[in-house]
Amino acid sequence: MLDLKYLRQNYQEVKEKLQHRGEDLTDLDHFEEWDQKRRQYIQESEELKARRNEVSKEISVLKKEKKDADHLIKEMREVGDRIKEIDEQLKSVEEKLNELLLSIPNIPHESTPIGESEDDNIEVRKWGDVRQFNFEEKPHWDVATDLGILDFERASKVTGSRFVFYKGIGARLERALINFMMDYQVDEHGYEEMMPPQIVNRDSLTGTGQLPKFAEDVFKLEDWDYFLIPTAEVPVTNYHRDEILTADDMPKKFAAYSANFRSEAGSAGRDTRGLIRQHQFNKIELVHLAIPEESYDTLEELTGHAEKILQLLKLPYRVMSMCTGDLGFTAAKKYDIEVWIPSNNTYREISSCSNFEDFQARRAGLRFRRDPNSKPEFVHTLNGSGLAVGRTVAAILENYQEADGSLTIPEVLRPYMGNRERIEPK
RNA sequence: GGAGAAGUACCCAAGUGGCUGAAGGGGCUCCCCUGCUAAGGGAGUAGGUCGUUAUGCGGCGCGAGGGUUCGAAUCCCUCCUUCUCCGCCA
Repeated sequence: MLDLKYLRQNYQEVKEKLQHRGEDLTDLDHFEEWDQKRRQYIQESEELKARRNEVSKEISVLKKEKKDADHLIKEMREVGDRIKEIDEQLKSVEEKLNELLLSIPNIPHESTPIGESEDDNIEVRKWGDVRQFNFEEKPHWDVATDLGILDFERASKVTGSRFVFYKGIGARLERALINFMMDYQVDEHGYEEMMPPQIVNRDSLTGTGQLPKFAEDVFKLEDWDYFLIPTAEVPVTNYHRDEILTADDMPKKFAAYSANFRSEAGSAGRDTRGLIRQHQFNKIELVHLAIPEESYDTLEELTGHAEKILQLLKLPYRVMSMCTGDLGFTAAKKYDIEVWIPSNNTYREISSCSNFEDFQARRAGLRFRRDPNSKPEFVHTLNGSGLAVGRTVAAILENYQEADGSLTIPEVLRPYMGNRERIEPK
């Protein structure tokens, strides 16, 4: 959410900057009208309320002195009716204004490249050497099925498409990755570990920006105003919602494991096979609450923390800076980390690291005080995957497959896998 | 799920319609006393937000949202949270 006053004072400039995002901004045309009406109603209503407060005191005095106050009471009855009328109009215009503010995307940071689509994203760096196979490499779902460690067919029976069973050593691999990633972020990068609720309410999803605009992307519980989390970003960022932190509390760094649930509305037919696009997947999420002037340094640090996991797993990747047209609703700047997937002959997103500046903080009421006497300011929020576990499994299956159908286990995972070095086909 | 109780400022807490636009404590800040410490004495201690071309004025605020009333922390309704007992349950 943008600041009302900022938007009022920089209306044209904001409008221009948002145009680079390629979003429909026709609602924005109402802003000036509604903003003005709102302030007009507030003024009228408050004048009458001030008058009512004053006269109510007079009435109280008169009554004590046993004097007649009927004419004042009658007048105040009319004033009260008028206040009610104005407040109703005020409420209606505030609702519209609020809805508008909630639907305006964040302003891209000046370092975000301007562009229309993913083709305009810019490669920032590349790490690792892509393996040259001396046999025909298989897609990860074939590797996994031949190893007997993933079962997509039965998951379809039990639930439906885009779900999977991890079996035996496959389940162990997934769990090893979760533990390895979490241990590393906590022990080496100083994150505080969190296990959040995986169901959240409407306010939380509004706080991080999934609602109201992207309701179709999340699963909602029937008969409840509760939703399955699409990412741990939602509960963890909302952890301090409507709080004022002290400077001593800052910055905050949380690492959270959770399952993630996404409806994948609108992506029918894409990545229908394998682990890349599931309705449910595991992820370690890194969340920062940063002091505003530090947040862009934090974004680099956070991205580095995610990259480190891929380096330790020896999986080749590249880092892309998302252009204005591919930025997402809430981010001011975003890096995607993409891992090499041999069967696709390309890099695929495995982590997304964003700085939202104060966009989420304003929605969620996340503030801090620099010192005990200063005014509260909005924090900057950031998050990034460290990493998406299912896609990491896919990358390992493809990059570590051997000609005989076996799989080499990345060295750093072996302590988590009973010191196994490989998985043999059934 | 059933029955009951409670939510007041940093904390505890008084308060059933109008000098409470929130008593009193504790804590915290400052001052006095004091060789130091302790004890004692005094003063201060809503914050936030919104409106207003404003070193000021005003609106809102007692869990949240409605309602009654000239006037609500106080009366009514709905909801949320916490606690106790019972039931059920991993």
